[in-house]
Amino acid sequence: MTNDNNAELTGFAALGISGQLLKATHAAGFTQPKPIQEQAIPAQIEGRDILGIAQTGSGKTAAFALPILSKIIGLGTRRRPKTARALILAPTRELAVQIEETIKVLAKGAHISTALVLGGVSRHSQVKRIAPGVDFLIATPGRLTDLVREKDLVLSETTWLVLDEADRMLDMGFINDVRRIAKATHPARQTALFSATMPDEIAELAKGLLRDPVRVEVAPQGTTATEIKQSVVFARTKQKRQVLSKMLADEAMRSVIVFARTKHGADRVTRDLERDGFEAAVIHGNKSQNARQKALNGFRDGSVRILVATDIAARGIDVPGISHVVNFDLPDEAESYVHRIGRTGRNGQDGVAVTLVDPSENAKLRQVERIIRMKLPVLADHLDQPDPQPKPRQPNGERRLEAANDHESGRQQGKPRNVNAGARKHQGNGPKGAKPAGGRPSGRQEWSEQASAPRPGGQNKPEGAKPRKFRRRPRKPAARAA
DNA sequence: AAAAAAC
Repeated sequence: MTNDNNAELTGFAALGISGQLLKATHAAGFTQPKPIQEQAIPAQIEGRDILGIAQTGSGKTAAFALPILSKIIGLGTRRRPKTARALILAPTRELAVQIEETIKVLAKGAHISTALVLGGVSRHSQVKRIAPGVDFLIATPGRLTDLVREKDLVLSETTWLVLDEADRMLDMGFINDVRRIAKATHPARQTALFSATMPDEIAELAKGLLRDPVRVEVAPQGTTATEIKQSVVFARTKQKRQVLSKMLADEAMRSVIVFARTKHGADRVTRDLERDGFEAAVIHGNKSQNARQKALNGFRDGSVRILVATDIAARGIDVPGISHVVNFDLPDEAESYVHRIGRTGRNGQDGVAVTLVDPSENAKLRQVERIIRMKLPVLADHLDQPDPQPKPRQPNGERRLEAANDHESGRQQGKPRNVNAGARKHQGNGPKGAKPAGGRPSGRQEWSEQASAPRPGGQNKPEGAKPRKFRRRPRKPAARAA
């Protein structure tokens, strides 16, 4: 109702943000609300639940943080020990760190406490931090579950719950943890769920957790930003290193993420790049949290131009100004391609995505092309070259990466020979992606959820817990199916 | 088979 009198208000003020919070929002460079913010902020201020379909970079964090902040700011600093007023759940540690940073910036000048709860770093300091109670808790599911089970954290007072990148939490097998966590929060909570895609499991989860949600959708799934110029380069695995180094010699590649399929592969690419005289940082799940953060910081502040990463960075990592994404390998999940290249071309800036494709990856390439509903133009084809030829002939050599299209015009829909060859080769393959049938990850141990119903068995649950509801596991009748 | 995430 206040807005009726404020028709002249614009920007975030018109969405219901005011006072110090509005000031900090502006100071942080948020002046023009993004579509998702325009839709989600007023609804949440009214108390509505949100079902958001949006990628990172769409402005999600401010979309859920601002309305919660605007309410928490009025609540004063009296908090129950070991509780959190708002809980933000994220799939990866990096994303959690990022979210906390954004919230801190937005909350600047207000007396808002935040805490980060994630694995890989000292548990004790986190326990100490939440001991007096906090306003915002940003967490990954593993450590959060740990703290709740050990009663270092109590969620019953949590009246705001945000699930970020819910589809990814599903992929990572967190869905049951998420359910359990949600169940432990205040029953009258306000909930927002964000997901880049909406598979059935997520729709079902949303149905269980959200009450009459406002549906907010910003970019149709499966589409890639038009500002990203995509292309492929055919090169055999052995040639890729050299091809990559040649590419990186182009100084138009100011800020580059190179994606590898495996952790080992990421390390190898990094080593090769360094051997070729490039400075590169690497990030993957086998690195310590410290090393991961350092790599990311160096890349973000521009001191390192090249970041080599596994799919840990495919989603969620929000580094502005990334000029190029190079897929050294195609991802196993075709969907991942969309997320990877989405690291560039943000905020209306141009981006370039180049994918190196070995003939053995042709099947994956076709999957990707199906998902993005376009055929990727071929920027270069090194497959004709005999294997170990260090100096590739280069008629007009280094063509700008931006000139992604001319090669294609030569081929038009003439299907590059090599693609066909590969396609044939892969045709005989069995039903790919055959999922493990029964699929239910079988709920893990429950924490103290049963606390109200004292377990007759006494202490914990060693092997003795017979009534394991989900424990059937009727050994496969036909084990030969393998 | 890979990646992420709790010790």
